[in-house]
Amino acid sequence: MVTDNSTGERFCARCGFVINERIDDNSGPERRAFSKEEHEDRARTGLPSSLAVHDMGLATMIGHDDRDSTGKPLSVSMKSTIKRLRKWDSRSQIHESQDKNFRQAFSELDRIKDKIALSNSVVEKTAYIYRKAVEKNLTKGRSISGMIAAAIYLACRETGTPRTLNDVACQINIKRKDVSRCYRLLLKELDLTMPVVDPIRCISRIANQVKLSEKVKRHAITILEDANKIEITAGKDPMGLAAAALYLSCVINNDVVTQKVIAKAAGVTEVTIRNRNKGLRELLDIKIPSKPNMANIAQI
DNA sequence: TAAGATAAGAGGGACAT
DNA sequence: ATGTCAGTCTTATCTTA
Repeated sequence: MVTDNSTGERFCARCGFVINERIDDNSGPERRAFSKEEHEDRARTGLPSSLAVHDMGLATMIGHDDRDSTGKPLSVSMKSTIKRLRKWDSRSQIHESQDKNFRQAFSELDRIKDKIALSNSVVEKTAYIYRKAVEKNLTKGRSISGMIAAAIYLACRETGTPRTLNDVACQINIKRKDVSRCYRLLLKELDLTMPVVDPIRCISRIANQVKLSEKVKRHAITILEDANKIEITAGKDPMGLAAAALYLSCVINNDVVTQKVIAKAAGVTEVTIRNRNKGLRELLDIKIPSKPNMANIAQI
């Protein structure tokens, strides 16, 4: 059994069977303590600082009454020192609009992360990317939701978490093309290169959703591996490929699943499955038993 | 009812102007 | 910068088994 903190999935290391898609990341030290020993034991105190909090959880302001920590009035020289510090402290708030931006973006992020089961590492990565984007002034004139959506998608791609543009766009309630535009902008401006999504990773996600057998899943993976070898996968939607491979695998294994069901789980249309299906069959020269019969079942 | 076929349209990359 | 082209995917509709 392996836990993948980057995708938030727990699966069998040998066969890839996904047990549950969402796990809590408990790998960090405990934050609460119930006894004195525990209290002394715990490795950190307070909330962890996070990139996904607008001020990274480190809000400190200099107060306005001129007293020290014990409540005594400050000396005159200290008073003037504090006054100067206070001035700079407030000047640092010229980043207020940026701060507002982060606040809105990260509340959006927080709202979405549960909906599409994002792990903490994806959330942190998203926040990091978003901060970079703001730094580079990429958010000016663009919607915050669009940019945060793009950052989420980017973080998913980077961590190999199989989420589609549509997954993200739907939850944020924004058009797919807007997210994709922002996404490409981020790629370009932040000088990032993204490896193509491995369709094989998509298979477990779809198969899990449709509750397909391990045999079908493994067969679909071998189909995709073959397809990769003869290079017919370039430029195709990885989800579509994965869906088609799964469908093909179902047919071969006499598993009755409709294209519709798989298409829905994969987030592609039936037509796409059919097209990929056709390509896979032709180029891999896969023979389909025309009618399921006992001979076929016996063979398997 | 599921699967296949076909056509129109959208969005984006490559390339030329 | 703008237009065109080939290729992909989606939506919609019709036919076939």
